[in-house]
Amino acid sequence: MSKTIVVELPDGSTKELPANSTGLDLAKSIGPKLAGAALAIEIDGKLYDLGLELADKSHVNIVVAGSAKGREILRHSTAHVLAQAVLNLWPGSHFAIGPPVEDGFYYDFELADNKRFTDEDLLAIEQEMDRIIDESQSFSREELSLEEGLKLFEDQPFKSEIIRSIGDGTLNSEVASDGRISVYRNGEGFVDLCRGPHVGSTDKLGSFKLLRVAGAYWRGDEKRQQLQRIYGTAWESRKALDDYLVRLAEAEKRDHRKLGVELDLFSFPDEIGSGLAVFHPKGGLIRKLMEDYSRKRHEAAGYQFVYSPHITKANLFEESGHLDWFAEGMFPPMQLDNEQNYYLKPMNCPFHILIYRSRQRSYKELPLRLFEFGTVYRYEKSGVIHGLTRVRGMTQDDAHIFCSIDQMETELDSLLSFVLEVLGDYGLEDYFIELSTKPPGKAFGSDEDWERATAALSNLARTRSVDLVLDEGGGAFYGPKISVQVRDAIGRTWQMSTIQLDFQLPQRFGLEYVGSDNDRHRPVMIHRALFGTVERFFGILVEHYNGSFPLWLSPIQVRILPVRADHEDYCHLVLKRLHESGLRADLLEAHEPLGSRIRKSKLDRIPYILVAGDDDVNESSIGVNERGEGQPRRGVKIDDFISSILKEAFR
RNA sequence: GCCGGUGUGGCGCAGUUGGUAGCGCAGACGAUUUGUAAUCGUCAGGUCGUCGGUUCGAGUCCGACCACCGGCUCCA
Repeated sequence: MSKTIVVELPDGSTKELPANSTGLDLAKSIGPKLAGAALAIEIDGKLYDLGLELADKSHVNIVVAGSAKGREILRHSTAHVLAQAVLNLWPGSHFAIGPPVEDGFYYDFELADNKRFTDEDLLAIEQEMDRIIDESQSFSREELSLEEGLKLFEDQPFKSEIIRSIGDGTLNSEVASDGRISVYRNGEGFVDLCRGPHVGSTDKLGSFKLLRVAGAYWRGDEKRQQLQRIYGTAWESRKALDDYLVRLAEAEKRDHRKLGVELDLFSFPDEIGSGLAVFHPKGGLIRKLMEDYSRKRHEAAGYQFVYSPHITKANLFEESGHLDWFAEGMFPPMQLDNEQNYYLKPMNCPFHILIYRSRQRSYKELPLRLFEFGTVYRYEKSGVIHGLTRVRGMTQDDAHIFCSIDQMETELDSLLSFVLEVLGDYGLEDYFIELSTKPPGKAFGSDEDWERATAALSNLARTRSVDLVLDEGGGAFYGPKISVQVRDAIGRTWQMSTIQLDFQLPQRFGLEYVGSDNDRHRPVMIHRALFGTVERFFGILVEHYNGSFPLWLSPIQVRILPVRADHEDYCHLVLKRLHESGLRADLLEAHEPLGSRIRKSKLDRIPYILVAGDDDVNESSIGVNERGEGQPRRGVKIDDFISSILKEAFR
């Protein structure tokens, strides 16, 4: 056996090391700074502890603190310390799982004597975690057989269940293949079932914070018991942690529910009911502008506008399958004439289908694109309602396209272009596409149809060479879908537009068209929502823009402030000019000092604040304060100002 | 729906061991006439989420309900 090994690093360079060298040895041989930052190693895409002995000729990547993978490891190890602390403080408790998640980690517990965590407990737990971390405990890995594992965790029902599901193969795990499991120990007596890897020592941890307690069902199944979950966040340094906490606070400030009150856009009066919004004049104006623009774009893209009622007899939803597959999302029925059941509609598609079916259709009419701002009602569970993004009454910008199989691909392609272009008009240009496939047990139609539709959608996404993410089982009951997932101004992703391909409903409703061959054929249906729902899109836009709507969507585009009362006549003339140009403008009289009125207007996020004083009256000019600019521009001619913003002001 | 938390004038908050509600902003009125992020004064506004209970007495204690907030796919 040779006395040295050679490993290759990601940059292609090689390193010769004594035999039996570990990942940590490798890091040290490259530099002390790297050795300090190293948390784990990656070989062939798999992560291992730094203490692993390296094999000759392996390709090794050193995972450092601050990298995405490094943070995951850090968070995972912090989760272990959390469990250790909780078990110390509440002896006899059971612990379940504690994975890293985006920006943090959690751990699920069942406390002894059915106790619950309170917010105050978090402080005590943090202190215990600090104590553990200060002890520089090392994490050590151990491998066991399933039997040994079951023995070790015989007092831990959740751990035992996990081990058993590794054993019978229901839990997909690489480690299970060789029949052995791994555990990690640190401190006195704390041991956790874990795939790893972990940091070598708690020295690497410390920049963490526990954020909240929550209930969470064991294995996400609401039929199983609910556990107590603690969420936390952890970072490679105090500074990174603080930056994250600042980001959280920033996100909170632009919460659309808060801005909705401040800017007087909408509200949820108790008198109406949970999840049902009213739009106030300013919110209503923005919404109208969004809808008007949408109609304009749809008209240009060959859509035809239709309207349908909010309620319908049960028959329609029996025929569509909604009562079989979507009943729990629907409001309960009201019984009218002759015990007839009527339902509030949860979707618009059956109505558009009836419009299609209202007479015989020719191939010459296809693709037939029907569009409606259709208000639908869904009975969302009380606990999931959230501002405008999850409501019980919502208006979909819903389109249904009926086309032939041959037209399907072209139609999908131009549809996706259309969708992305309109999203871009709202500054939403950073996105990826998600493909949602057949929901197991919650769908009808043949597997062949599903596969054909899924393939068509995935081809479509692929031609765009954007990232495609798979959402297994996330489709609707009648077909698979692709959705455009948009990143907003502060990097959060939102599901926006959805495109669904449907072979099922045309079949159920017996839709046909007469082809050029004079035979009858079945059309394909494409369901599409661009905003998704107007309410939700509105809410997301408020947060995306942080309340500063672009000029064309601002309820008040320009405000004029006379410096003194004797400038008011002049300002009224300017106001008239602005109105004549079609701009939405108003005037704040000089009852208060200018500074105060400027401040108010800035808090209202008015795009242009105009100030007019003696100089301006003499020279037909104004002082222009543009939102987001530091210094005002003085002495701008009125005409120049108007013509400079006109293009941006309307869409 | 489930777990935890919260609920005081339009908004943001205070309210000590249960003794009968206060502040700031916004609002109305008056004064001030102001060149770039808060002029001054006066006034008005609340059956303390709802209902019930304990008590001589409840915003404060107990119960039920309602609403809101944070979670409930992330698989050792």
